[in-house]
Amino acid sequence: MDTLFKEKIYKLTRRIPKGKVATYGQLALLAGKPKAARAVGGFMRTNPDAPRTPCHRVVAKNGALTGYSMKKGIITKKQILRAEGVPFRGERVDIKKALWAGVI
DNA sequence: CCCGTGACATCGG
DNA sequence: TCCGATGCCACGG
Repeated sequence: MDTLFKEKIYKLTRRIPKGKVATYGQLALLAGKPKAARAVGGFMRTNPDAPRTPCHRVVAKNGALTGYSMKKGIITKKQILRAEGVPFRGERVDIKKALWAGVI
């Protein structure tokens, strides 16, 4: 069911270890819908699980920090990730090194 | 039930 | 590297 899909996304997001990040597409893939990356972003946006789900550890595949409440929130998101030890390359996350291994 | 929207991903220039 | 266009999906009104 799609509801399950949504729930998987939240669960996966919670499993992302500190200092690492996952991409929307990756979460969608792990949840069983490789092409639902867009929908994943939608879940974070409506995100009823705000405190439980570290959506700040979810970034675009190219490492760009998108969303997080508002455009202003991007700044906060960046600060948090940097504080967690996520390598940055300019305004984007060094996805190459910070990408979560996935299922452990 | 149909339509519009959006925190994505990918390709081409 | 940056910009624009296209495809995919689930949600809410």
